[in-house]
Amino acid sequence: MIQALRGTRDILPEEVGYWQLIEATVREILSRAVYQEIRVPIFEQTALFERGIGEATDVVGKEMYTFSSRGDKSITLRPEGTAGVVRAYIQNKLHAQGGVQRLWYSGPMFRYERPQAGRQRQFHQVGLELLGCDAPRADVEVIALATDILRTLGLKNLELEINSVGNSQDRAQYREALISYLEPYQGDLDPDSQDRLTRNPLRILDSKDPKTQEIAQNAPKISENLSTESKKHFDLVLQLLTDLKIKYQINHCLVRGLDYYTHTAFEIKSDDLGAQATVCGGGRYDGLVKELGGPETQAVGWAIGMERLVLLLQQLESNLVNIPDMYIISRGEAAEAQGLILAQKLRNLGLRVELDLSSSAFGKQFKRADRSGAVACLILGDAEAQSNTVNLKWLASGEQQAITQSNLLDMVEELKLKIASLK
RNA sequence: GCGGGCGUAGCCAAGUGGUUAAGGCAGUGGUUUGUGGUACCACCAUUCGUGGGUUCAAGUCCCAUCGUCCGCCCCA
Repeated sequence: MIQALRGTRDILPEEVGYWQLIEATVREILSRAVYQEIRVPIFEQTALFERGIGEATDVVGKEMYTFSSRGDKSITLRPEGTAGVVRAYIQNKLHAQGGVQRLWYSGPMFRYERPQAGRQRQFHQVGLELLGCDAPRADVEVIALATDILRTLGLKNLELEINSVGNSQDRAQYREALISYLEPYQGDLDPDSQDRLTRNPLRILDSKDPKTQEIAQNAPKISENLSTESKKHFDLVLQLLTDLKIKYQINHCLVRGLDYYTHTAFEIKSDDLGAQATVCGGGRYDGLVKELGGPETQAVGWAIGMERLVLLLQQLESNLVNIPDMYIISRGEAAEAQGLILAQKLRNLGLRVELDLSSSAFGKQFKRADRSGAVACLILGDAEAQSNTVNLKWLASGEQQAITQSNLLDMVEELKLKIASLK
């Protein structure tokens, strides 16, 4: 048997309701903030990600699905959404429309990693980018929308962690300071961190190795090494979060894995996800648009991991499967035809209607009507077919009445109310 | 890429070298050929992820492989 590739999976009907709930919530909340959806390709030239995300990052260094297409172009399945959106922003000259662009996207992303709970090779993100604004209010708008979405979905026990990594000069200076602090301890660091000492020293800070953590504890903190301008930005972001009553935790060690972040970096985490605790991650990326060949443009954004959100939602909500309002059972040639017609008419009037296609004994069909979860049931046999009537039965009470088919259609609004009250 | 656990039906499982692979849920048929939710009965794995090997004998032991889960790493 041919099975799905490692790290990919099918989203089956019993799960898909959670996805639809998330998608509808995201769409609603973001459209209220006047964000526009953008759809970009899921593969791009490899160079886009190498330049955008950074050659030294793990994502680019070892996790990309890269292949060459017919001809010689190197192509990569997108490992994240921002680079592609920024490419589209530049290529389509969205910046020329002036002002701010508020965009959102969703879709599959690909990273070649060892799968575990909450981590796949093909996974899905919904993300948002606010381009063309450097105000701290933009950072906070974006964070507030993320927390709105998660709160509206009913999630609790989430923690917002935030940090500032400063502008590029701040980072360069801090990098030097960090290296000179860490160098004397080089031999005591875990092997991965030793490796990163020159390549990507900021990442050493959130190592989980106990000894490295101990050393990192007393390392200079980036938030204490910011320029006055960067510090002002960060302080204002924190102030505005407080004004909006959004709780946060400053995490001095929070350094995100993609190179393009500047100033604000944040993650929203949950304790209920095991090792892959981050549901939403994002931050400001003031240099990326220019780096990719566009005009100097400041921007902020985030991405939410759909699979992780679904995992959290499944712990809360149950039974999001599609259940019919009404189940139609019929037997006999004429009755079966009428049942089909009635099903279509009722559906067009807004009811969820499941039609039993079996032609089996009424007893069997009733049994299935029960199992379907429907509130009401329509019965059509030879007698009804002849008189153009139908028996309407309420499955919980057993109460049943004969009415003409045209009367049934006339009273649909009344039926909807009764069905809603019995659900 | 590294370390560890697991893999028996659609789902949950018993089984720890001796030959008819328990049980439950779900499903299908019947008791009940126009009235269900209960009850009872029957059916539902030539086979234990896959491929090799050891043995008189393998779901059970060994090797490989695939998948999955938990960590590391990384991130959504």
